[in-house]
Formats: sequence, structure tokens, C-alpha cells
Amino acid sequence: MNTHSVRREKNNEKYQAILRAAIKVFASRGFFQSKVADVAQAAGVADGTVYLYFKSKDDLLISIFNETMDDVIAKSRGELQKIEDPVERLRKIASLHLAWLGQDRQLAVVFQVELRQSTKFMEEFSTTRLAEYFELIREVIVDGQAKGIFRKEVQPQVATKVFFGALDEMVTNWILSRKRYALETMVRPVLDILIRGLAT
Amino acid sequence: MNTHSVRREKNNEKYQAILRAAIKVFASRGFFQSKVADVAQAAGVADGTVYLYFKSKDDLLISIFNETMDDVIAKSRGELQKIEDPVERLRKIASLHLAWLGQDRQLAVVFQVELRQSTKFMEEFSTTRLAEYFELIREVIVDGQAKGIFRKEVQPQVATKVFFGALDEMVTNWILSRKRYALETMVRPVLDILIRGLAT
Amino acid sequence: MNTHSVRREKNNEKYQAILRAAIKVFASRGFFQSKVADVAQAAGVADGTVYLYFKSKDDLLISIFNETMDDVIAKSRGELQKIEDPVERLRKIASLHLAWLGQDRQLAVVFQVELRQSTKFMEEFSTTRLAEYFELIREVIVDGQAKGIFRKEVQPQVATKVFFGALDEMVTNWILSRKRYALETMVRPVLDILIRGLAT
Amino acid sequence: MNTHSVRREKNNEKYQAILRAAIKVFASRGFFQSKVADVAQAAGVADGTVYLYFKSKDDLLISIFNETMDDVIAKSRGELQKIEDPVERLRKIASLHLAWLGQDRQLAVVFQVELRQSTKFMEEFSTTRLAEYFELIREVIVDGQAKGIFRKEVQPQVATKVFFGALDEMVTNWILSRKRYALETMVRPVLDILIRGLAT
DNA sequence: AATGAATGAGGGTTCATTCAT
DNA sequence: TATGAATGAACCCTCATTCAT
Repeated sequence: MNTHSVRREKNNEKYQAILRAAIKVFASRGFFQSKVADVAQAAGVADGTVYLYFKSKDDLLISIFNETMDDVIAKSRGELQKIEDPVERLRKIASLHLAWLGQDRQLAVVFQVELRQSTKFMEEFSTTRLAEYFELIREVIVDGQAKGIFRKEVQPQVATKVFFGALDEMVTNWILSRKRYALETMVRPVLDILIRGLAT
Repeated sequence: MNTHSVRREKNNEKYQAILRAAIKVFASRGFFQSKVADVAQAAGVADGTVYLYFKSKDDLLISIFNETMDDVIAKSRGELQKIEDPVERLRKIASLHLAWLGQDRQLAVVFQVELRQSTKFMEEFSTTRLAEYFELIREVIVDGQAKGIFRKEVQPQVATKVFFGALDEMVTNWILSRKRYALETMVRPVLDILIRGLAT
Repeated sequence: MNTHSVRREKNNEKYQAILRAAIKVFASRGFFQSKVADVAQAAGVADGTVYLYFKSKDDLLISIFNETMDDVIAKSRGELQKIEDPVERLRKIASLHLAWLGQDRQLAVVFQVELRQSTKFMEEFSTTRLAEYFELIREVIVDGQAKGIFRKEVQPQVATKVFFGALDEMVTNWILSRKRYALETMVRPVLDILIRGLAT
Repeated sequence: MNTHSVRREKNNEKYQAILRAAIKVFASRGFFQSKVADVAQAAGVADGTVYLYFKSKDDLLISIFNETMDDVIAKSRGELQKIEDPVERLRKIASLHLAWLGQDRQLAVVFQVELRQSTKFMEEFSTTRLAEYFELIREVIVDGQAKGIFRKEVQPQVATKVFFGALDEMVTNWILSRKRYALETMVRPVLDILIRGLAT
């Protein structure tokens, strides 16, 4: 059916409009409480049009995740190539992570809350893009160990989870907090603890 | 309305049966995908009976959280009183946290996934029982700083989040992992990193 | 089952308490919106007790009608025996009708509104007690014709309906009106029209 | 929300089909006993389609009343303009009233029984379209008094209620009667009484 | 490609009634 | 007689998805 080349292409204007609308709507009402019609209206298209670009409502959520993660991972890889020092590399990952979600509260809500709706989603995510993100972190840690900067007795797998878990908690707290502060300011105090924890 | 003595009491047999059933059902199908009728059937009661003990489907989820957190916090406080060393105290918290969820995969799924369905729930939780749990951790860290064991330049608030975030990520990973391992085994490697990160 | 002599007896205290409670509750919330539990509470008995005195919720409504109509018809018959003049007899019926409902707004609401819930009820009522009430009126008119006071070309059947319809509308209007006035004051102006309409 | 041009329009084919189906279903089963699904099925549409044209089940009932009353009032006003004699005007109103309900037993059942379900409905109706109908009658009576045909000591307000009450009772009786007769035949005998009652 | 009217499956909740005590 | 906990059938409405235009 979807034989037209324009459909489903990421740089198609309507595709992007619908995706942005979905982030906005899911963030404000929650995924389950959001109607496809809401997304369509926010995107300025008819209800049916959503289905020309996305298979289902679930697909909207999955696409938000995938598209965003692709960007983040690509961006992170690019930035990491410019840096040698493992410590600075971890700092860069943390910095990008918090800056990226910190500048778009709605996207952050979708990532921290809506995407974790069900084990079904979580399992799908954790075995694909998220696994790739974890791998990105792990490589930096392994490299740091090879360079003698991080302790060799630390299991990279564990360190990766600790690192990610710490950042993740920062974001969740930031979303739920009544106080308004720049999420990025958390990079330094968090890294202070983690780097020390890993350092030789 | 129904404030009859037998109803709504926590140690009422049916109340507990329904709560256990809800954990089981929510864990396996997900909260939104679960029907109240499923919970009732699993508990061996009629649909309507659920509403003699719980105000709504939401109330089931909230009650799971509150009941469990009350237990955990009470248990943790009790155990912590027996320990002096801040390091050992943190270890005890981590140990209880992972042991508690590690021995009941279904409960863990509900806590790591289902309870995070919506900002509505998250906000409610984070300002009550969860805040208390955070406070529990924070006190240990502050005490450790007072005793000169943890660095004073670390912000207890931040350290608390890093600590919780790390543990939380361990649980989430454990749930989603295909490998079956004892969650408690993560205590040592995780604490190894965190304690070092905090220590003077 | 109901073999105990005390049950279902009209002068039983609880029977009356439940009936009064039902009138009150049905009048304020409406029959369909009322719960048997509301009636029980208003009567100060347990839910189940209602079923010791009444077969069903419907039976409550039917009993309100029957009990009240029995009173009204008996009372009316008694009063009519004391009067000779057909005109004064009609006036007495109207007067009793409006006085009786005019002094108990709740009862009036039940009679004018709640009892007309369905053709099922209406058919049942109109063939029993209500038919008896109609007959009461008809006899007076026939008697008036025999005495040469009312026109013979008027069909008593029709005159009865006109008479009842007029009174009935007075009550309905009174219930729905925002103005508060004594329903009985309507007797004179209404009878003025009707008597003239019937008179030779 | 759905303010699309086709929807909710009175001359829309489906709108009318659903309205007719509602009259049919409500008349045969009663409003509270009828399911929206019954109405949908009778109209030959899906359940959800009902809600494209009507806000709720209540709205169906209210719409039946409003649509029909609008027709009746417009028709009556038109006919009355052609007539001068107040007596003939009252006869025309009665004639239209009984002819209109007499030719559609189902509609009559809805008007005489189902619409009087609750004070909620009754209050809404009596202050809008029904008040307009009453006003129509009142004007004729006032005009008759001005022309010296009806007695001036009669209160038009009261006469209106008596007139309407009499007609209303004819319809109700006709519905509940086992005998089948043309409702319109009641015009003459009823008017015979009422006109005499009003005449100078 | 785009529309939006139509579809119809699905479920939380209420409440009349029962019955063990 | 009286209780009230337990039952489970019943239903309105929503909304993801389809498809004729």
C-alpha cells in the first residue's frame, strides 16, 4: 500500500509535523489519555492522515523514541570523536544528555514517563536504540580502563548502568520538581561523584 | 461512604488477596491493559467486591505503592537503627532495596514500570512515600558527612538521587534482562563505585 | 417465605418508615436515580431489611401509590357521603385532591412525576386504584345529570377525564413553578370553569 | 467540538433516522430501559454514530421534544392566523394537538410518558418550548376575552392550564386504553365542556 | 495524498438483590 | 427479625482505525 516514496520519510514535512504534535500532546496529556484526533488537530491534518505516516498510535510513540535516539546517538558519537580524555568524554555524554532533555521539557516528559508505559515498549526499546546508547557509554569506560584512568576492577557493564541511572534520575527529578532550574547544572555535581567512583 | 469496620482494612483477608492479585495482573498485562475483572477473578472475588475495598482501579495501583513503601520504609528504618557506620548503612539500604524487589519479580515490574504510567501518578508518589524514602537516604549521607566519612563538598541532595538512580536502574535492567540472576549480587559492585564517589 | 404475620403489614412501624423514606428519597432524587440503599439509610434500617417488607424497588413505588390512593379514596368516599349537592361534591373532590398533594410536595412529586416512569407502571395504575378514583368522579357527574344539574348531553366519561386532567395539570404546574403558592387556592377558579361547562 | 457542517443538522438523513428510531425504541421499551445500542440498531447505524449526532442518550429525548414542539408550534401559529373566532381557534388548537399525537402512537407515548421521567427533564421542558405552547393558548383566551366572547373574570393563566390539562388527559387515556379509537373524536365533547365553561 | 464520517469493540463502575450469620 | 458483605449483570460512551470519496 505505502508505495509512494514520499510517505514515511523522515524529512517529509507532514511526518515531522505529526511527530512534533505527538510529542506535545503526549507530554501534556499522557500517552493513554491522548487521542489520535488530538495529535491530528495539533498537527493541522485530518485524523486519517496520521495513518498515512504512522502505522498506529503505538507507532507514534516508538517513532518519537527512535527518531530522537538516532539524533542523540549520532550527535554524541560525533562529539566524542573530538575528545580523547575518558573523563571529559563521560562529561560530554552527561552534558549532551541533560542539555538535550533539559531544553525540551515536553520531550523529556515523553522520554521519562510516557515511553515507560509497559514492559512491551520497554523491552523493545532496551534491546535496540537504548542498548546502543548503553554501548556508547560502555566503550568510553572500557577505554578509560585501558588508559589506566578508571579502575579495572569495576565492571564496565555495572558502571554504565550506574552512570545512566544517575543521569536518568536527574531528569526524572527535574521533571517532577516544582522548582525550575537548568538541568545542565547537574552535570558537575553528578560527575564529581561518578568520576571519583570510577577513578583509580 | 462505606466506612464499615471490616472494609478497607489492610489486614483484611480479602483486601490483601485483591492487592496481591492486582500486583500479579498488572505485572503480567500492564496496568492499562488490565481489566478490573481480571484482578477480581485472580483474587477469587466478584467484580463488585473490588470496589468494596478500593475506590477505583487507580486506587489499586496507588495502594500497592503505599502499602509496599510503608513496609519498606519501616523495615529500613528498623535495620538502620542497628547500624552505626554510614557506609554499612548505605549498603544496608541498597541490600534491602534490591533484595525486596529481587525476590518478587511481579512487584518489581509494577514498581519499575506500571507505577510510572503517567505524570499524574508520578507526581503523587514523588511527593509522598517516595520523598520519605529519599529522605531516609539523605539522612545517612548527611550523617556520613558529619562523621567525616563522606566528602562535605558533595551535595547530599544530589548524592541521594545518584544513589537511588543507580539502584533503580539495576532493578529496571534486571527486569528487562533475559538473563536470570540474583538482583542482590549487584549490591557490591554498585556500592563499590558509589561509596568511592562519596568517600573522603 | 413471608410467613410471619408482622411482615408486610401496613401498620407495622418499619413498613411505614421505609415507605415514608422512599417517598422522600424518590421525590428528591427521582426513582431511577435513587438507590435502595438510600431508602434504607433514610429509614434507618439495613439494605436487606427493605426486602423483608417489599418485594423489589418497583414494589416500593407501587406501594406508595396503592397505600396513598387507598387513603385518598376512602377519605373522599367518606366526605362525599355527607354532601348532597353534586356541585359541592365535585368541589369537595377537587379540594381534597389539591389539599392532599398541596400539603406534601414530596408526595406530589412522586405522584406527578416518578409514578409516570413507564407505560408498565401507568398501565398497572390506570386499571386499578386510579380507575377507582375516576369512577368516584364519574358517579358524582352521573348523579348530577340525574338530578338535572349537569347537562345530559355531556358524556360522563369525558367529563371525568376533563375534570381529572384539569386538576392534574394544576398539581404538575404547581410542582414545577418557582412561585410558591397554596395549591388549594386553585380550587375555586378551576371549578368555576368546569362547573359552568357542565351545568345546564 | 464536532461542528462539521454535515453533522447535527436537522435535515440530515441520519439525524432524522436516529431520531425516528429513538421515538420507536423509547416508546416500546421506555427510556430508561432502552439501550443506546437499541436505538442505533433500529436506525441502522453503529452505536458510535449516534454520538456524532447527539451528545448523549438524554439529548436524544430532549431533541425529540424540541424538534416536535418546534413543528407543532409553527404549524399551530400558521393555522391560527387564518382564523378569527376565538372559539374556533381553541377548537383548532385542540384539533391539531389531538390529531398530531393521535396519528403517531409511539410519539404520543414518548410525549405522555417517557418525557415525564424526572423533574430534571420536566423543569427543562416546562420553561422552554412548553411555555411557548402555553403562551399560544393563553393569547387566544385573552383575545377571546377582549372580544367579549370569554368571561373576563376567568384568569387566562388558569383557563390555559385547564384547557391543556384536559387535552393532555385525553391523550394519556387514549394511550393507556385498550380500546382503539380515533383520538380526534375527543375534540368535540371536550371543547363542548371547556367552551361553555369559558363563554360569557 | 488527504479527508473525516462511520465503525464497533471494549471496560470501569453501579447497584438491586441475596443469603450466611 | 435484622444485618450488610458479597454478588455479577448491565450499559453508556470513547476512540483507534478504516475507507469511500
